[in-house]
Amino acid sequence: MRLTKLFTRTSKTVAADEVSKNAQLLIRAGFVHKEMAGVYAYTPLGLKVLENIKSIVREEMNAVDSQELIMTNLQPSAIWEETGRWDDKVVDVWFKTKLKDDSEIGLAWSHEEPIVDMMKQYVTSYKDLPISVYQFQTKLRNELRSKSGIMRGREFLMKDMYSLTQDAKQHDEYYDSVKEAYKKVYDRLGIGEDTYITFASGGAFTKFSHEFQTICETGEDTIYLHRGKNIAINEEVLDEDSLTKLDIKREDLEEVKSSEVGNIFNFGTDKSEKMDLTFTDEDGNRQFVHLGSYGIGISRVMGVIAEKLSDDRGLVWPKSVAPALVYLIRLGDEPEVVKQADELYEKLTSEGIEVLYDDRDMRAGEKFADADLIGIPYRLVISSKTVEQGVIELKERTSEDTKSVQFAEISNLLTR
RNA sequence: CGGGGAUUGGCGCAGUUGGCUAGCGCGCCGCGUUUGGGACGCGGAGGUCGGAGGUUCGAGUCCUCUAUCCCCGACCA
Repeated sequence: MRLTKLFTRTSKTVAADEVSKNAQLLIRAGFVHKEMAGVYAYTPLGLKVLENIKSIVREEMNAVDSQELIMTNLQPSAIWEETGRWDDKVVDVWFKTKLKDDSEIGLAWSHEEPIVDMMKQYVTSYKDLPISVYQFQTKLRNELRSKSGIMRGREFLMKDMYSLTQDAKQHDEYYDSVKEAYKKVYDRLGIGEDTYITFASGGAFTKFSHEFQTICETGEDTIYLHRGKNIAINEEVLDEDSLTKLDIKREDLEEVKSSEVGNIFNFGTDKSEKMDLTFTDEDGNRQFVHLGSYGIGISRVMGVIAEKLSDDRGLVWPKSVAPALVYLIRLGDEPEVVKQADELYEKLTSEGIEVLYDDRDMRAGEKFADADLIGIPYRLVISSKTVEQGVIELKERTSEDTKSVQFAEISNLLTR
């Protein structure tokens, strides 16, 4: 992408009341546009990041044999009445509206009930199970107060996955495989180091559910880390009973702020019983399906990455999610400089390397500042100086060192 | 939903105890000088001050209502 074509621009300032670092940086660098409180549009650079995160999640979910689908945003009230969750007193984040015939419908804040309802049509035999499905969907939640930039919005992108299994054993096997898949996801997203499996409240069927919490100052959760065991406990379930169950001593725990970037949950047969989702087992008996639910807040993860990996000059995207791998700066407009920069842009692009090409008529300082702010992993510079020396200047966003490299070897140096 | 703060060109802000054609920075347009870490000069364009009502000779400044945004709290992926 040539920056002369990109409609967004960077800004030196941001509204004083926009306090969260992720929103400040993402707005300044032109990744998101705030539409209203808790509602953000994703401009081309931001969308690219979102898509890259999705790709990683998609690969890992496919790897545990889940099938991608997409559910609807408009939901009938009836299926939520079956579980008692249509009531605003039970679920306080509902957005509801009406069809022209006055019937009430809901806007998707979750897809648990719709998935179960839909699956009733497809699941009849034990031979059908296990099944796992997932989607990337925009969730709409009428939060009383949204905050922290894109980390807690009224509209946000979520990957939600649901597993249907025959029994507790089959469920547990699948659940464990997802747990491993999630670890891979966070590793690949560059936040694995600081992301902990966290024991949280589990509902009716298990004492615990598991959250994936990333240490982050802007986070809304407080967790207690056990570095030795590499796990954490959410403060909501921190009591003597839990400590005993997990065989942990209170004095070994370290309190940190964190953001919940994922959640895996065992519903047991609770929802299936309420909604009558059954299958026939080998002996011809009707059984309730075991259900698991697995979420990853895609847009929140983007916010967490922006928060955690940025520095005082701007964003620092990991290569796996960066909107481009290379930020190519052309300094000056001498014919030979333009020619070489254009050629390099074409070459890299044709090799499938994504390049943000700063072909704007601006001063060096502004270009360098923008490169830092936008946070692309590699920065290449072509100027009259480099042309003279027959080299290209290469610098990584995370490093202060620049080095001169040859045109021919450039592709090999840019590793994803 | 409780408490606090805010709303003035595209963006960020200032605007005294009400007073004349509402300022500044960034950005934008034009010309020129510059050109490796957000240059400089000159000349321009662009706002009726969130909305409605009121007080007043006169309202961005005061009053009432209302909308929206932000922060803290309660609640949540």
